Amino acid sequence: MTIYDISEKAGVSIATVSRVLNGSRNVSDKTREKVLDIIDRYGYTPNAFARGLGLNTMRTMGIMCADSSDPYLAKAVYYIEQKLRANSYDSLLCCTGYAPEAKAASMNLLITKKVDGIILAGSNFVHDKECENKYIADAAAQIPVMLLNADLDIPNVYSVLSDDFSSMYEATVQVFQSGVKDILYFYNSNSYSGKRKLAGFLAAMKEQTASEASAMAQFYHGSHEDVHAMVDYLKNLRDKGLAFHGVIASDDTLALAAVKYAREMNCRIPDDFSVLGYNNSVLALCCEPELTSIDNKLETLCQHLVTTLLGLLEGREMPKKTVFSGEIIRRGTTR
Amino acid sequence: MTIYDISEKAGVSIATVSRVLNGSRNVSDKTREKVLDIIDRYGYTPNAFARGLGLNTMRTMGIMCADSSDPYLAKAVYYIEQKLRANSYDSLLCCTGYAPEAKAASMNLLITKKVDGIILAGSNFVHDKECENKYIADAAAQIPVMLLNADLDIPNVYSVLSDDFSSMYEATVQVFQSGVKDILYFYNSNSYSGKRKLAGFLAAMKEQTASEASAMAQFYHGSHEDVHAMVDYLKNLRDKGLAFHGVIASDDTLALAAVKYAREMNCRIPDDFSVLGYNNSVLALCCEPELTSIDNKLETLCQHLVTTLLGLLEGREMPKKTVFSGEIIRRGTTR
DNA sequence: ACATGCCATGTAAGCGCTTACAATTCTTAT
DNA sequence: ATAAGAATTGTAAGCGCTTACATGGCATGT
Repeated sequence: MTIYDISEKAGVSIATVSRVLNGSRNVSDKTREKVLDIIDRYGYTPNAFARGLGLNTMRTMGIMCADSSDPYLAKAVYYIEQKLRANSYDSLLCCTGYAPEAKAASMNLLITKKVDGIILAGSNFVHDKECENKYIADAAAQIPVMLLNADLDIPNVYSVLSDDFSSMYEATVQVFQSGVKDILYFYNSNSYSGKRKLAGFLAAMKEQTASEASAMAQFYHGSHEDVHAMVDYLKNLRDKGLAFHGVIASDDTLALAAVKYAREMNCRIPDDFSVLGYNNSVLALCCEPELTSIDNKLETLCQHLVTTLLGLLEGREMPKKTVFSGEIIRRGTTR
Repeated sequence: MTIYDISEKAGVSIATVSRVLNGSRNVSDKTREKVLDIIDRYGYTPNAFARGLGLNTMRTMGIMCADSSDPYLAKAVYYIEQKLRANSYDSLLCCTGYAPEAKAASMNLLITKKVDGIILAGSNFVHDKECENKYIADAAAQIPVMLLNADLDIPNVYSVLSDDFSSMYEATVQVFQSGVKDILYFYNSNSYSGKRKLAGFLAAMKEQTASEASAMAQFYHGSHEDVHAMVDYLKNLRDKGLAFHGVIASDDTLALAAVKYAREMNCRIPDDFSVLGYNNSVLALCCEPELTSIDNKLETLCQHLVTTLLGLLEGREMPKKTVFSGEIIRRGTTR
């Protein structure tokens, strides 16, 4: 069933059918109804490929993320997909993993598939060296690129992010002033937002202790799912003589491991040991006591991101960078 | 840059360029090289829409799920996407929510977009009444439809699922025989696989206690994220006089709530109170003690599902239904 | 009654590719 | 050397749609 069949049955030209389909104003009400009637009598659906070829779009957006099963990214993907769908865009999902090479390839793949825009969900897509971000610049030269939780000074690349520095700064000050002086910062990402968080922690500690505390920032290099390995890592630190009575984590997963660690060490939380997480994910409610965590307003970020992207596609001027501030959700793991 | 430009620069016809692009054997090595050389010198990429129009496929699969941020579904989507990508298929993600009306609409949307096949991730897509599954039958009449964790006797609908009945039966027997006689079955889904699990529990209990235990199966109707509400629900049951010293949950989220409940009641786990979850998700490692949970081999299921789908598209005969058995992962919440 | 202009419709030329079929060139066996 | 057949290449007809432009009908103002 093609547009020709419909035009024939309705006794009009294919141009008229096409006009009806595309909501053109230049069709008399009578013809429109006649065509519409035939269309749903015969159950016709336009061929998306032909349509795409003619219009040069299939209203599809590319969403890239390292791992859509990571709780935080899963949420991001979900919010973005919903918001896009509400604007009748479909989402082509592309999980790249964390290897840099794969990212450029995936990006090209999406462009090849002719998506209307690309969303990079997660700050791990931007790197330090400019040359490593070339793949983003290349893509942005062709279609709009949106960054979630990262920032990059490249034309046609737009960002929506939370103010990780301030959130982490603020949180650190609070924990410190609650009496926990030896705070371990536990993080697993050197991504853009990972760095901002770390900087926030360090700035606060420097200010509070009037000394460099960088030794207290420990990088965890491992799967975000292997909680046992994280706990072992913390034990190991302790065995090596690093003293800490509180952990601020760059992520709820790590924070949970810290809670587990404290429990295994027989520390009472929050009396003897404080833990603070980041992202305020479901995980925060899953431990005992519940996790104090920084909520970075993911849903708002995602909605804003999509709004910006759609605006861009409509040719409107949009803010190149939008920053939202986070919020500390106090629960049982801090005092 | 189109195929015409390339053909001109290479001094061959567009047919030859197309043949090179599609790996046709009927091209001399010399011409192939010449064309390939021009192609990457000028950086040409075929137009996907035109290609789609000609080939009637864009190598895209539709993945539908109620909520891709649900930990279990997120994993499923991830595994499926990865396996598809490894076979150079892209994934169009479509989160439908749990409302039945939305499902049919989303399905049509995907078909309209000309996906090569549709994957329904999660058993909530199949309903009791045959008429409610009509939307699946309609879709299946057009393209192959794969069901994850569900089963439906409709032509052109293929299923890959885990043996939920047996897993739950087995688990229930184990918990019962460990000495917990008054087990509460806590579930939140009447989906296909939800029913199978419940049946497994009931069958085991009937056998063990030689009496109907249906009163001990309690349905929780609420968000999978609102842990507090779940705990309250359990407290409420207890206040109403329902005695239970163990909970078997249809899902790790519910199981976590049970752990929380037990803790608030000051029951020691597993001595005074046993909990068993389902899905063996990350959550299982997040509580204290860690959750005994049924692993239903999601990755295997997903890989098999994609293999089947791809086989179908290649016109091969494939098993209409594949069942894998689960495994009980014993951890600290059962004795 | 007639020119003016607008609105509705039709015609036909793409969009960029695939592929059946025709044409040409190259092998190989005789 | 030559005919038959295989391998390579070209020609052109779609695939199903959008849309610029052309055409014709009708209302309006004079």
